[in-house]
Amino acid sequence: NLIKDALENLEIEINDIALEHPEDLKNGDYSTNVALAIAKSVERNPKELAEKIIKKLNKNLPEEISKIEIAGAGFINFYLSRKFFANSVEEILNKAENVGKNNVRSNQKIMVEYTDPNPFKPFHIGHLMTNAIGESIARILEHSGAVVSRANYQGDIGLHVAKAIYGLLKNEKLQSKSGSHNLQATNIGQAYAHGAGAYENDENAKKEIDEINKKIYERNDEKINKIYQWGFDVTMEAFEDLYKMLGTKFDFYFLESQMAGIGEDIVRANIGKVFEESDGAIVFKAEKYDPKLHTRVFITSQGLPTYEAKELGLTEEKFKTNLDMSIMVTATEQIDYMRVVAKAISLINPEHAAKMRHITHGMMRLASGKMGSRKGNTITGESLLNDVRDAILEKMTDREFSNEEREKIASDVGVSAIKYSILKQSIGGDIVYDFEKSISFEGDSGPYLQYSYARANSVLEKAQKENILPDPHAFPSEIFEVEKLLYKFPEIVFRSASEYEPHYITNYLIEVARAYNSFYGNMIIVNKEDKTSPYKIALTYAFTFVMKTGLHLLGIEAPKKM
RNA sequence: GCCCUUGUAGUUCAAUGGAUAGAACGAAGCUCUUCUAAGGCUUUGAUGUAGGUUCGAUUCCUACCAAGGGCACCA
Repeated sequence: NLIKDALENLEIEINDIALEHPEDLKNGDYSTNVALAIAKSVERNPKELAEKIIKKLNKNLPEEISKIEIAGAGFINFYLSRKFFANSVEEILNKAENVGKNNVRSNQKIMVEYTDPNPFKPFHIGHLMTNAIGESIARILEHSGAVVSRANYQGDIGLHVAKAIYGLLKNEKLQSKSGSHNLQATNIGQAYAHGAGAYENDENAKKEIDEINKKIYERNDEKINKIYQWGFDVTMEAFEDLYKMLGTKFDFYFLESQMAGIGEDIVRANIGKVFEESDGAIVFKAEKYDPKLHTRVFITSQGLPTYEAKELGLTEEKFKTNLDMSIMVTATEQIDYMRVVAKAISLINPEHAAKMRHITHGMMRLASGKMGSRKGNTITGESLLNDVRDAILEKMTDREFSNEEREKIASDVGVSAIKYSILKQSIGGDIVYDFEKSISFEGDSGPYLQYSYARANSVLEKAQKENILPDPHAFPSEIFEVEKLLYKFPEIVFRSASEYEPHYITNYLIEVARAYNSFYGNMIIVNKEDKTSPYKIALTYAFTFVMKTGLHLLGIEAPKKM
C-alpha cells in the first residue's frame, strides 16, 4: 500500500506490485522491482524513478520500517526495524504451536490417499516415500484449516496374494505363528519373493499359482482360506506397527476386493456413453477426447474388472464421505494411467473429476554399492528403519537415558533421518537414498534439525533453573539473523500448502536451524550479567515453536532431548 | 514411433522472470574449564547445446542432445 500510494502520488498506475524477500539479507527484508518494471512504459530511467519513489515513501514511514535503499539496477529495498522483529518474536510466543496456521482452506473436507501397500507383500522403501509425502501434505493442509481424512487403498486380492500363498505352502516353516507380527509378515514377504520367482521361472509353479489364485477368488478351499485370513491379518497388523512409528493414523482403509463390484457396475452402466467393446474387452478410448491420452481396458475379455474399473469404484466410495477435494499420492509411473482414468471420471461425474488431484513423486533409488550387506535391491521399509535406528543407538551411547526413552528417541531420530531425505527435495523427481549419508546426521539432515531443537530446549531448561524469564521487550540493538527468518514461517507454510510441496518447509527449517546454531555458538544465551538475556531466551522460545511446528508439518517428532 | 517428467559445483539437492545462482556432503584449517561438538567459524567449485521472447532468463517458447517413466486385458 505504501508503494501504491507513492506511485499514485507520482501519477503512475500499476495493479501488480511485486514484493519479495531478497535472497541475500544484505539487500533488505523486502524488495520491489516496480521501478524496473514500469521504467519503460513511463519512459524514465529506473534509478531516477526509484529515487523519486523513495522520496515519497520516506515522507510517512511506519515504525516497522527502519530504512529504504535503492540498489542494483533500480531495486527498492526495505529494511525492517528492530521493533518489528521484537514484535514478531512476541507474536510467535503468543501463537506457540499455532504459529504458521492460516485459514486458506478453512473447513474444507479433504481426503488424502497415500502409502497403499499390499497385504502379503513387503512394505518397501517406495511405500515409505509415499507415506512421508502424503503424511506431510495432510498435515500442511490441516495447518491451513482443512479437515483432513487419511485413506489407504490396498490390494487384498490378485496374483500377488497367490504367489505369497504358494510360497507359504511350499515352505511350512514360513507359516509359523510364533513371534511378532513383524516377524510373521517378514516370513510372508519371503514366501512372496519365492512365489514371484517361481512364477517367472517355473511353468508348473505358474500353473499352480494360477490355480491358487482362482481358489482365493472363489473361497472354496478351506486350507487356503485359513492361510489367507492369517496372512491378511498379520501383514495388516505389521503395517499398522510401521504407521505408528511413522506417525500416521488412517481414517479409511479401502480394499480392492470391495471396489471391484462397484467399479464394474459403473463401467457397465456407461457402456455406449463412455466405454466401448473392443476385442471382447470393455475399454475407454481416451485419445478420442485428448490426443495425449490412450486406450485402457476397464473390464477384461474374461469379464473381470481391472485396476482402472476399481479406481472408479474407489472414487465413488471416497466421495460418499462428502469431500471438497480428493488427493492421491502415488509414484509418477502412474501418471499417464491416472490421466486416462480421470478423463473417464470427468465424463461420468464431472463434479468428482474437478475435485480430484493426483500428486506424483519419483522413485526412491539407492546410491549404488552403499547397501552392501543386503541382498538385491528390494529393501523393506522395516529393515531400513531398523538399520537407521541401530546406527543412532550406537551414537547415543554417551547419553544418559532410560531404556524406554532411548528406544523412543532412536526411533524418532531414525524416522526423521529417512523422512528428511525424502522431503528435502521437490517431490517430482527421483530420490537417491544414501544410507551412509542419512545416518551421518551432519549438516543437511533431519537429526540436525532435531538436535538444534534439543539444544534450544536445554537453553530453556537452564533459564528456568536460573529463574530468568523470557521478555520480548528487552531487546538489544543488534538484530540477529535467526529473527530475520523466523517471521517468514507463515509465508513458507502458505506456499507449501498452495503448491503441495513440503520441501519449502524442509529447506526453510535448515536455514533457521543454521541461523539459530550460529546464534547459540556465538554467545551465552542464559547469562545473568546480560540485560538482554531475557530477550535472547524469548527468541529461543520462538525458535523452538517454529522448529517443533515445522517438524510436525514434515511428520517428524521433536524430542526435547537426544 | 508417440506422450509425460527431469538435465544446475566432483556428488545430492535449492532458487514466485530479478541483484554477486544458494546449501549440504567431499577436501583443507581453526574451535569444547560456557546452555548437548550430531555444533560453530574460515577457504574452494555449477545453469546440457543452439536459437527466440524480455530492460533482465536456471526459470517462459522452439529445436537438438542425454536420463527416467508410460503407451490394451498386470497393479
